[in-house]
Amino acid sequence: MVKEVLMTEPSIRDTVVATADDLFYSRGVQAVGMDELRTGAGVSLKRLYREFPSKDAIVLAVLERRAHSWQECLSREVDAAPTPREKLLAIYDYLVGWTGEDTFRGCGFINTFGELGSVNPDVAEAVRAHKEGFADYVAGLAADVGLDPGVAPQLVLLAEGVQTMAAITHDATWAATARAGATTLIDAGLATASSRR
Amino acid sequence: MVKEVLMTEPSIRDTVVATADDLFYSRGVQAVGMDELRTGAGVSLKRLYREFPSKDAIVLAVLERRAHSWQECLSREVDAAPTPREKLLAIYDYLVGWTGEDTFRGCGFINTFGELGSVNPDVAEAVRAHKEGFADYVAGLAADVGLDPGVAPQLVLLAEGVQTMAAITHDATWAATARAGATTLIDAGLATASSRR
DNA sequence: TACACTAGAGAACGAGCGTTCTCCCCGCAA
DNA sequence: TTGCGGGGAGAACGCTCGTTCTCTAGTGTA
Repeated sequence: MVKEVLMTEPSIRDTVVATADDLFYSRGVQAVGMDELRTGAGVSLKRLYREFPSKDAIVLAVLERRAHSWQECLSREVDAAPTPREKLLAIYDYLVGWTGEDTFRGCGFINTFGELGSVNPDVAEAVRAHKEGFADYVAGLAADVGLDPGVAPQLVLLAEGVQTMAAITHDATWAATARAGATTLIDAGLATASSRR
Repeated sequence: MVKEVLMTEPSIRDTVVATADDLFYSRGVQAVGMDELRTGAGVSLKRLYREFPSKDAIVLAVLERRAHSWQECLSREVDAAPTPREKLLAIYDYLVGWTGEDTFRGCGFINTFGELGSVNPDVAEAVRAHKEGFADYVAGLAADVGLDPGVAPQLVLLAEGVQTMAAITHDATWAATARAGATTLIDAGLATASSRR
């Protein structure tokens, strides 16, 4: 019986967070009311407020979940690439796929930051942590290729720019543009790295 | 007397839009109420609603004003650069200055898009128009240098990435990173362009 | 002076939000 | 069968927002 509680309790949490993620991502946090979230998740309002103390807490849980799933999806694509150089480029292959999806509406972190970042410090911090995590991840991959450390943040900027421009212009070709730019930067970086050796 | 009306009337509009721009940019659109805007602009609510039919209309006016001022500030920096190549790099010099300002809180268009883009098609369109205008501007500058047309959108991505990352991480060095990346992309583009000639 | 008109200040209104409360039903023990 | 505890559904509450309305004071004119 205790075991059952332990098994169902997190599942409700997950349902709520997953539903909230979908709703918040597609329409924005403030455009989605608790009532709609309750209906979408099929949970009573009472239950909802027993799982989370407030809507803000749900927003943070959504960001945490999204950070995990983003990193997981990205790693899957990167890990599948054979060489360090291709692993680095796999980031942009992932972006090609993601920005091409019908449901793509930009980076959820950037959107939430624009909506709540200036008014909710916890949100701002969660977004910052995610973006710095991504930058560190790219830096690690870049180091594996033997790239000059200064190139990695440039690759990050290309990836971030894609998410913004693809969302705003509804144009899925930006990711391919980023991949081409990244290729140039990587090759140039490798050339200078080897010439310095 | 008629002349006086013609001179004061637009000034009230400008005051309202300028005030709204400041408030919306620093705290977000939905976090600023009409009452606060009214107080900030020193205008009666009645007058405010005679100038603008709704808050949405003010948001659009703010975006339009911001598009003009952005293009103006950017052009000033670009025009001051002596050579086409330096004009292109002046974009990033401008970003260095802007992202270093205390009041910098990211790109107002990206923020507003994240907040209202999915719920207000007019906002989404205004943001799209601005970003495509910027992309066209960069493409023009790149063409003046004799760059391959494929490089210009890569330069755009670097510029967009800067605005996102500088805002989120509160780190003003991203603009210099973008400038360095842009230099690499431009030089590589010029090399292939001349080798193809 | 008296009157018509305008404009400003802010009260008022209706809607919608996040959050809480109440009622009712169901399952279970005695 | 009867009392009881808990959970679900949604009504209710307090607040805030965008928008409108009302009241009042001031101004120009006959």
